[in-house]
Amino acid sequence: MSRTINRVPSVDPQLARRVWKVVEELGYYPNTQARALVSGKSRIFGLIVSEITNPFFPEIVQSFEDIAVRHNYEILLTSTIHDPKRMELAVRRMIERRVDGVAILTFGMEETLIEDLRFRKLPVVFVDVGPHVPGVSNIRINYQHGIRQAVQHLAALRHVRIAFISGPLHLKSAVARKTAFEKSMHEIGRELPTELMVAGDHRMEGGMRGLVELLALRDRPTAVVCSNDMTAIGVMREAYDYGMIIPRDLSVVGFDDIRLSSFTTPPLTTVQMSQTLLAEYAFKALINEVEGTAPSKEGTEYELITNLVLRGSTALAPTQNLPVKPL
Amino acid sequence: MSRTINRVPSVDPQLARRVWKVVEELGYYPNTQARALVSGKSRIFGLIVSEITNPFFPEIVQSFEDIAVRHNYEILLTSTIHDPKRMELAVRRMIERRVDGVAILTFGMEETLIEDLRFRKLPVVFVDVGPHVPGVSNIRINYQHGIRQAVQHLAALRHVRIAFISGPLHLKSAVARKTAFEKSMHEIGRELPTELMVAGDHRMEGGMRGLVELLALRDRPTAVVCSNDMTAIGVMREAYDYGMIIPRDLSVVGFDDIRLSSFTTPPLTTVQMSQTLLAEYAFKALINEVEGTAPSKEGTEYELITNLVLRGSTALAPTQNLPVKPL
DNA sequence: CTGTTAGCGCATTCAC
DNA sequence: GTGAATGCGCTAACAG
Repeated sequence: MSRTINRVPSVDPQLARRVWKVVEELGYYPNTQARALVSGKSRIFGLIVSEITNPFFPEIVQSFEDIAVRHNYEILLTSTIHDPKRMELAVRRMIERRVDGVAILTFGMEETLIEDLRFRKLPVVFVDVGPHVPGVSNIRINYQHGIRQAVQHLAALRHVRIAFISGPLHLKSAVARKTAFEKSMHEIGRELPTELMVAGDHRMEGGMRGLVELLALRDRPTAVVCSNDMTAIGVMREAYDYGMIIPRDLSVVGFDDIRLSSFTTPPLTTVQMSQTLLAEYAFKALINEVEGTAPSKEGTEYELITNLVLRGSTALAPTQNLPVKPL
Repeated sequence: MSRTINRVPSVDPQLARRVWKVVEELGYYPNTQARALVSGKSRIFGLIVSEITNPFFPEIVQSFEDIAVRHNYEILLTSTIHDPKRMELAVRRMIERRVDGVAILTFGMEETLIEDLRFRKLPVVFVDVGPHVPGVSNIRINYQHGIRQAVQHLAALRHVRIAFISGPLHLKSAVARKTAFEKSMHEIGRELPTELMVAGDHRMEGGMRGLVELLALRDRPTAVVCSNDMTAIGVMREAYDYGMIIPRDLSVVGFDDIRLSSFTTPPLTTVQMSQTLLAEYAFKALINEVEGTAPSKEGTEYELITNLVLRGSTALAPTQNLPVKPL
């Protein structure tokens, strides 16, 4: 019976047919739990994201799931909403469920939890933050590549006062983006007045607040680079309230290139970080560890390149700061 | 040992302490699989959505997960991307994983799959489409309530030619919304020229195409009601390309009230269908069946009211069709 | 109160 | 090539 189900080649076809018939009749479905218990493999991957309501993540989740389905894996999803407690709980629950690996796409992570995972010898894949040790793979994102393009694009459009709205700076990824911006500016000999570096939260609200802050300045920026697309959308939204026309009065650049960015008004010029590739790498990293012949001693390192995609939210710098009527 | 872990009251505190100590030292985590195998309860709920990349769903998923975590449940997520094959596979996999119940938030479902689920006596909860039988609960959405408000709002703003861009009409929910619109129009004695009823796909692309179609009309509409917010966003995007100003040249109403709707330019007037409540009902329905004393003979029926929320995308009808320059 | 044992559903032995 | 026995990690039932 077990042999038939699992298509062991050495079963008599006649017997097999009889078994299958009964299986049909009874509507028998194998019990994956029991199977996992004996095999030691659950065929479940944990997927931890920081905020499923941020449109960046669903696209990753979808890609990841697509691949998982093809490989007969299930996915256990957790959205930590940036809560370390929640993250800890998530890791614990994944371990208890005996997942075969976990992809941690939170762009930031507590050290102690990594320990816990490593201790179980669970394959793990991180973005940006993972340590360089056996069993944990990493997807390193080359922020510099795309952000440099963005900065040079704006410079070419004769923007001088270029602002940056960062993400929450306790996230490594947010810091990395900010640093990449600063570096790119320095590369072309630009100054970075501190008042043009404001803090956001990777959400629309942060973008709105950020722009308000920037517009309160005596000497306003003519362009603003945002740490992610949601921030940029917030900026555009706030600009609308101020009666500003984008890109005429203000150029805006985002980061991530979520699908939505093609559909904003105007469509957003942004730095693309492929969600599909990210998901692919993450899955590949896990499955390599699980099904790979030799458990890689080091965990694989992937690099994800970022690139500017030009759309409609950037234009030549206005020759003078146009007067804008406040809300 | 088992008794200690499970906090059976009758264990000697001293022994308990010793056990816990060892548990700590070994970093022991109970194996949920084995537990599930004997108890017959996996404490996993399946959650099937039609398209996680549609921002409407992540908000539900987040709420559902929040509640699940509180109740110590895990969630197995599947996004079917409207593929019946994929849906069938999802159901099968959920059964194999022995989930304790499944919430099907696809706003549409094949009959045969329902059979399959019922046969296993798995608690199921549907939106809109579920049959009225034991073990399956339903969340019925009152589309009429909110859509009537939308129509009357537009009528009050003196709109006469009001268009409707539907969703994919093989979805019951899309049909229900369309019907609600038609009914609301009839209620106030309005005609519905067929050329003003166009088909979309519940995505931005559909909204864009829909508007193109409508603007090609000899006698253009001054307002358009959309079957969901994504469609409305597409409409606004396309309107921008036509150089139209919303709401001056065209009033737009969405449906769903996803978070993003507050942040579009202009913010979208839309019919709210609470994602939080939807998730709450769905979870409650499942947990009632699982932990309820008497297995309800009928499955619970919930009703979700919809309501118009006024924002910035609607205004008085223009007195004449302004000339608009094409792209 | 606590040590022991059977069995959950399956895959993997080992005999035949 | 196939039936039967063992054990995966755990809880429940049974003795002590």
